[in-house]
Amino acid sequence: MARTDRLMRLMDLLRRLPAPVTATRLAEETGVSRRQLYRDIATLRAGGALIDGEAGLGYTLTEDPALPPQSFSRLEIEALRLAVDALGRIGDPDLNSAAHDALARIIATLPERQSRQALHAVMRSFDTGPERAPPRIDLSVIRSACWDEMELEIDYIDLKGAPTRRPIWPLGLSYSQHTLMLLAYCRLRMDFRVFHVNRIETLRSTGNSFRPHRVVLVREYAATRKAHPVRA
Amino acid sequence: MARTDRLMRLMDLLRRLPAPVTATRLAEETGVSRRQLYRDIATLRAGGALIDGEAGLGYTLTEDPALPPQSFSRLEIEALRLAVDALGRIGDPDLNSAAHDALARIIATLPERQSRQALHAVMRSFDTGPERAPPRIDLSVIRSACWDEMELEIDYIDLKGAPTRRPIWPLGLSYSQHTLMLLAYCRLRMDFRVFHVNRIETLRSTGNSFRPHRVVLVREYAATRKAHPVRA
DNA sequence: CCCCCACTGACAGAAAGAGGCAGCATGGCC
DNA sequence: GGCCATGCTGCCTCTTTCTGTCAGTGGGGG
Repeated sequence: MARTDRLMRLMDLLRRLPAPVTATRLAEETGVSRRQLYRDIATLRAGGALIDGEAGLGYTLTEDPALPPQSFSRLEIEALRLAVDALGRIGDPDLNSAAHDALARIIATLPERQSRQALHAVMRSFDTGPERAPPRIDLSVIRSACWDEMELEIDYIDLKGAPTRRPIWPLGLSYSQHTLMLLAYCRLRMDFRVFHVNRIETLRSTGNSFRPHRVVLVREYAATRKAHPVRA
Repeated sequence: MARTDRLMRLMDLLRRLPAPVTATRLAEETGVSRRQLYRDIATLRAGGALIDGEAGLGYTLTEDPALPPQSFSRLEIEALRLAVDALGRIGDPDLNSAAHDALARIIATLPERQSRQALHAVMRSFDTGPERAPPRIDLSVIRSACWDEMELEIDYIDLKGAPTRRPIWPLGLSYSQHTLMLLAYCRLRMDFRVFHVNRIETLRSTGNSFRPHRVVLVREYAATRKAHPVRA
């Protein structure tokens, strides 16, 4: 990795030395011929660095002022934008606004140049399908239970219309375009079940943690549903 | 910089794919022989990456905690995850892998506790609708033209089946679940048009920039399509 | 025991890197 | 205008590195 290393040092030199710096000087510092230095500069430019070279003067690096905590490619930015857009069709309002907030924060940390590029993305997805009825119960309770690995007790109307009360270990919400479902381990049936959220009448936390069982739960679920692998 | 680039992709893959990942898989993904993959892993390790390799299982990446922290709420992380998932149903492969890479990088920079929480999100969206046929032409050319505000010349089969050749100013791709469309200003018709990407026979850049006209273009488009406002 | 897999060494061909030289274009200075 | 310093490019060569193939070792799990 001698080359990559040298390129790093070259960037450091451009930052450290007072601009403009001549190619000769940089070539000496990096221990390379002038010809090669021109090639290295070209490489850095290809990588996105803004290096201004002026005949008779030297090189000037214009650094991105708020250097990004993480850099994303243009394609990645557009992909995230579109993804958040697509989410709008299946997510609930909480989720949607969270996604937009997060994306806005990501874009805000980008350097000005990339930020402008993000604005250029005019693309969006249409397909405003049928609106899904908003869930009657508070999704945030379910989410918290999933995150904190806490047992829930629910009153549920099963597909036959019969009401049951059962303790469950919630694993995660499953969003589909038409129904919102809760994947959980049902302690009443001693097996994995998928509950329609809209059929949950009431729910409350029992205060019991199922953390010790979670790992084996996920593993079992993955084993039984290899066709639908659990994203880890 | 093919090598450095490949190493970057390798890191992304290690972040994105569920651990442990076998060398064979990584070799395929990076388009390199197994022997070379072992060498690449060695390079990353020499560079400080913590990659655990276990015989019979595969590789597991344990992220470097010395990364700039950028905090997101739990809900935001889940929202982004789901958004990227939802994108899988409408985006093309390039876009999808970009979204996954970006998300993996975001999660990688989270503090360990949040990172674990992100893994807890088992939720995903189903609704595997009908697969859209992959576009015959290279989308990256279109994307580049949109970003760089460069004119394109396309051979297009219009809805009546008549072939036309026209110069256009591409504004952005529009993803919908069933068709992929290109929004552009058509210089032949002197108006905005939405082209079905699958009806574009050939395309090439004319080398002309339409940057000076872009701002007014977007403004006009917004004015004429108030019902479908252009995301700025 | 077997299979899968991480890992290492050796070797040869392929690819990239790097230096040297010549030449062009541009901006500043006398 | 003449001169010089400097950025930039093309071409040729040599060297270095990279990479695939082949072979072999050892660990883990069924």
